[in-house]
Amino acid sequence: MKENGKISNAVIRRLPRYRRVLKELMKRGIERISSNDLSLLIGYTASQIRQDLNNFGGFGQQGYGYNVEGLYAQIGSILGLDREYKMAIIGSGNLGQAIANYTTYYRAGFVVSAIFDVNPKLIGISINGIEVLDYENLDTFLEENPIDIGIICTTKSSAQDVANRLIKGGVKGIWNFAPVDIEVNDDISVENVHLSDSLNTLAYYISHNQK
Amino acid sequence: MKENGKISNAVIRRLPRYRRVLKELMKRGIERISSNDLSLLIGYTASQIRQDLNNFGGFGQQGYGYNVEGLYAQIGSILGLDREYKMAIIGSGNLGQAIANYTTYYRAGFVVSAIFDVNPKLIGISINGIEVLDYENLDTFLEENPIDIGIICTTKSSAQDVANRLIKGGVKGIWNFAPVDIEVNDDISVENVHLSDSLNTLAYYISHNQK
DNA sequence: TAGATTGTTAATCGATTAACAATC
DNA sequence: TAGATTGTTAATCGATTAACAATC
Repeated sequence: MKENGKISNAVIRRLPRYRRVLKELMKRGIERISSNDLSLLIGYTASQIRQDLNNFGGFGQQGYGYNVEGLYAQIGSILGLDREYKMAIIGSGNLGQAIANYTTYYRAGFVVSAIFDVNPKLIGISINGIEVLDYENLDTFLEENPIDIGIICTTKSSAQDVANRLIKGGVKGIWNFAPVDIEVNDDISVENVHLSDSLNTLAYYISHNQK
Repeated sequence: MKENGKISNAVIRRLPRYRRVLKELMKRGIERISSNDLSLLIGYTASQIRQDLNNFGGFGQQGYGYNVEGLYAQIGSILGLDREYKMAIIGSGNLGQAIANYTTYYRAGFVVSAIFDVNPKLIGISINGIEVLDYENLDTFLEENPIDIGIICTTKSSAQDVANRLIKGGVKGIWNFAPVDIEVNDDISVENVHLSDSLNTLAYYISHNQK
């Protein structure tokens, strides 16, 4: 196990994928798996798998491999998934609505507590059982209802302002869907989902006939 | 300029970001920029910026820097954005609908030609002016209407089957929003948007108080 | 016990950064 | 021309892979 500080981002980003594959194995009733067999399923080398996992502790057993259910739980715990995250969505357009529906459906533990918008036509409507509130009231809402994650589904022009207000209101992480790179202090985590960047990358590989 | 083959994925993924920042500079009426000044804006080192760009050619000029508009155009061209991509969305749930609206709004050049679903309640409705078609008819549709990009917005259980049918129908790239890793041949490009993985990663950084 | 497979150290590979000569 | 800044080579850093002793 790696005793010193920081684990690289590359490792962290592989963890959810390990977890997904392990879940699949659980469904199939598989109890144990070796790094070699897991490598075949997931496409990382067996060496990398062992290296990755040993950043967090020795979860395997020589001669046996890894216990699927145990490892699944361990990775969940490493990712911080054994607690609840309260989330607020800012922007109730198509994307905001999709996420309001999506996350509650797919992800126990991530709870959408509120949705905000500036558009009077949207304020008051209900999405997935959650009423859309007036963005004007965000500050007071956050004071009374601590939120862990702010989800930015606004235009790029307002994204930074929204981020600032969310952070002032005590949000710890930002899931940003606006096509800008948001500036935050070191104590705030930002995860960007830049859909247009993703599509551009796909265009590159298509037009260069590569994978 | 790098004369031999393949450019690393890390470089490609930085290109859309360069392009976004350059667009911003254009809006502000800025004509030229040095790698040093760009570094300050974008957060990559000046060295990396020059290194990245020189994979594709010498776009700068000594003593001057880079011409903003020229470089913006060059990067667009490298990414393959000076042509049109016809896209079909499979799955007209919340996410499919959001993307149908989103992409046409944000991205000229990426045209949603069709949306498919299996749900009789959704077949026939119109999203952003595009009628939802019966998934049964996907094969014949693709024969008559060549599509470049298939967008998978289905559940994970059907994602691989959908991918196979899209590829059989001649699609060159897949934009996958289902939370599975799709298997394809080397001549097909896949770009995954794993929203739940992204949210899990954010949870990690929040619960470890890191950026 | 013998065989399997981990945990971990060492070797390799690739990506980022630094340095500087070339040149506008 | 002198100053600025690139393009590019060399140095460094980090991440991946290989190897193998430890051990279940």
